[in-house]
Amino acid sequence: LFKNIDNLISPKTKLNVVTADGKLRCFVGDNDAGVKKIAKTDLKKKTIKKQKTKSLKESSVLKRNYWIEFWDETTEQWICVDPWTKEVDRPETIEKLVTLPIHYVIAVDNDFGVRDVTARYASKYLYSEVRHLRVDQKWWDATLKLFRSKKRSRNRLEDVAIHDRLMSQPMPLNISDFKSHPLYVLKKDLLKFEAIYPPDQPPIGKVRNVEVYPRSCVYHLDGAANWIKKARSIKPGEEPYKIVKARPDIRIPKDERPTDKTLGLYGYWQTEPFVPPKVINGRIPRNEHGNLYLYKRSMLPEGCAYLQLDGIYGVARRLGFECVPCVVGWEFHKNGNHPIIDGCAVLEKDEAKLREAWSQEFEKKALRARQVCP
DNA sequence: TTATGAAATTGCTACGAGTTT
DNA sequence: AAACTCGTAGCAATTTCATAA
Repeated sequence: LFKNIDNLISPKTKLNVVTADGKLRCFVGDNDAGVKKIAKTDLKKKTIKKQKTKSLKESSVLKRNYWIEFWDETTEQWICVDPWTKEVDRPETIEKLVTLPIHYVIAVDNDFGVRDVTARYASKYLYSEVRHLRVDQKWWDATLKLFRSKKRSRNRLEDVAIHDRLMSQPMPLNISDFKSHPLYVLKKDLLKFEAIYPPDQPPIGKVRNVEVYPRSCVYHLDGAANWIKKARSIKPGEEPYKIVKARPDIRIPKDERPTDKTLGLYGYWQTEPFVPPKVINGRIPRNEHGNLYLYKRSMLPEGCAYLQLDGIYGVARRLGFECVPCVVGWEFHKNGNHPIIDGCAVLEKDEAKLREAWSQEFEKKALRARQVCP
């Protein structure tokens, strides 16, 4: 059993060495869940020589979790340099002498700009076995953003380099490695609300005789009622792209719920921007529950104004103005899902009068409140 | 003592078949 | 024949999501 000598050097020492190094970049490899370790490069070179002559047995080869990259001004890319093996520009050789599995490879440049470059070094970066070892990627990205280098164009170039590298990696060889793979998908792994589009998308390969499709062709589908929440409606004449089993209505007692209820799902390409219903003869259109869906402001019918004033509905009713409560979302209470009503749609021509009436009402109320508790 | 309830999804393990050493 | 690899089924834990009192 070999202790990794890299891990015994204090962080302070290391950082000083690196900053004095000019263009050099120091790596902090981390395979023991969250503990960052820092080492001094000079020491590495000496120890590996000793180690190599000692034994070739896998278990006794001393691992190194640190190496260097430098920024090449002419090709505008980071070049990997391994002081232990003297390999230059061969990032794929790093993995052989690293304590596996790799969780993170983090680069720190001489201005203390930090970047996750795991993709460049971990051949299994896109596989679930590595993904499972890492924290939520969104959180990680947001956190690293705080320490990102200020060199914009260099960052962009590296984004492209890493992207290209990932895209050039060979496909996994096992069926199970395709599950939630970021680049590929198998039809059997599609989720309930997912589908491949276009329908005639050809597979881009095969694994063990199963067709592989690009993940970029996977689209999220929704039922008509959910598309409306995004201010989109199904284009006339569109057929559901996929039909799935509908959720049971939990308000109906378990006994006999229709078991065969289905839900038609549509893709974005089958929808168009929601066109608000028209005002007819000074009547604002209402749905079967007497109100108006207003998930987005663009859903307000032409010739209407939206008044988000507490109690405006009562005021308008009393004065005989046209006024329709607006559904802006849904909420779960008691034993069901219920609309969130916020504000009302009124006719544009009534807006000023209603605002005025509402203020007066408000004044009255305020006055009364002041009288009750001065 | 602020939320329903079941389906969907994810994570994990055990098992069996097929392969390698 | 033992050790390994892979895919799946089956189970547990966790997350998601429906639609008008």
